[in-house]
Amino acid sequence: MRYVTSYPRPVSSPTSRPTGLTERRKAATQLDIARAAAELFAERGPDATTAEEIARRAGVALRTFYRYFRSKQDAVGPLLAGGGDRWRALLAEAGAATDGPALDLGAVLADAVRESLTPADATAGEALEVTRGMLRAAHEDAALRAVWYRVNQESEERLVPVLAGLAGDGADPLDVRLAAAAATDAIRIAVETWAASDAPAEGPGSPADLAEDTLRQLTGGLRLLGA
Amino acid sequence: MRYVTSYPRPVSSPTSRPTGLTERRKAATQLDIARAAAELFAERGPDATTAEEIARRAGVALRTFYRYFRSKQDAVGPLLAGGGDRWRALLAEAGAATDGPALDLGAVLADAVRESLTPADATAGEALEVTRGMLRAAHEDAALRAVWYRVNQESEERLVPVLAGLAGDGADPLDVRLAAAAATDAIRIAVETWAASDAPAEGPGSPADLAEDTLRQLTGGLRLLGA
DNA sequence: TGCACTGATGGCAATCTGTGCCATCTGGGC
DNA sequence: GCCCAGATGGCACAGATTGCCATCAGTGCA
Repeated sequence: MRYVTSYPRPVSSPTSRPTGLTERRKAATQLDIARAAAELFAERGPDATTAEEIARRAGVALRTFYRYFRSKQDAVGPLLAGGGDRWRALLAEAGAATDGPALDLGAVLADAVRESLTPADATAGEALEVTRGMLRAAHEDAALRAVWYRVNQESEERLVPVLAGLAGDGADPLDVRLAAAAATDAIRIAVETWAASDAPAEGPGSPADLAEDTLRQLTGGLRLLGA
Repeated sequence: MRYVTSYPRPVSSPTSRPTGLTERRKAATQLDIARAAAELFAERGPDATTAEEIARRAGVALRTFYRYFRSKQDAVGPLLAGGGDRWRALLAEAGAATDGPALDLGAVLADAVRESLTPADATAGEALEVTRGMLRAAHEDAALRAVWYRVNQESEERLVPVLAGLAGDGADPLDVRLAAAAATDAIRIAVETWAASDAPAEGPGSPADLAEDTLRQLTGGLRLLGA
């Protein structure tokens, strides 16, 4: 464990479409591992699951597992981070569409949040339910909570450059940072609140519904949004 | 690692004063280990430090080390969490002093933040510098970052009941939650920003100075504070 | 003060984690 | 069809964690 020479790729941040067969296989393998880990974690909890078992269920060697993920807990990262990735992609799109400093950043944020938290299809709905399951399991398991913390922090960090792009060059880096933190927290708290309830993924009490309120409250005083 | 039967005590949350000799010794031991870990982490980084070495420098057996901390990185937790603990204590005091629903929650928060981030003595100043060192080391070490995430999240969770007490019974739990998140983020970002700079612990660019701004921006839109 | 009890610590063994290294296999380009 | 770069598997090993048991030191009580 002494010196780290090379790390596995980040658990998310889809910057390019998989093109060749090899690329697609690798993406599939990562997802296989992530699903295997999520299943086992949900069944017995992360502590009672070994990396070896995850690898076996995913159909890869232990060594390969560690080429994809730096740790056992990391393996569920892609599932938990998926929503955030989609959200950031939406934001970046919105920025590209309305290219110009004249866009209403607050409105763009709110739209992207609503859209990314409203399940577009069955797959998206399942993803939310998986998240709910992991968060409930996390209530009992510190290691799993740690993964959730990490995913959210990384989501916040990756949001910074996106927001900086939307806000333009004149923006104070600290203000951008605050906006990223506020928006990330708004989503996090909305999702956590929903996960703790029995509300469905759509309608009153849904993540999208709750986030509308949390986002407004947390971003209401931000200089970056013109407060 | 299979089944976890009992965990070490939380790394912080001083709810009672150490009374007997045993209690005081345990507190001292925990601090000895934390300091030893911080020294070694700062010297060579967490990856190049073994738990064995931390234990040896702290003068305890490896087995004892793991009775105090769940992992190697966790060992620095008490040092990182100290500031938050002090801050929450200040808040609770303020609430007890001004007992009544008539207090200006925003002002109380701001006062407590300023006071807890302004080093009262040499020890407090050193604590901030240690934090800076750890945050810089965390830049290179994912596990150390995870500790920082955890410390902040736990600080936020512990803040919730304190704020609920200050806000009174009528407060919406979600609003309280948002206030806790906003305040915690304000402090976190202020400290992180300071740690990344070369600013001294007092004056312009100090944590207290930065936090004044971050707190105002993040709490400016909160319903709990009357926005 | 002296005894019994409870909890803290050390030491040891065993399991699991995470990484370096090398052999083999496979898609992709020429 | 041949060659190369990258992906995977297998193996060994240092280090991380934890269960278990023996010992020792405060604490409470007679």
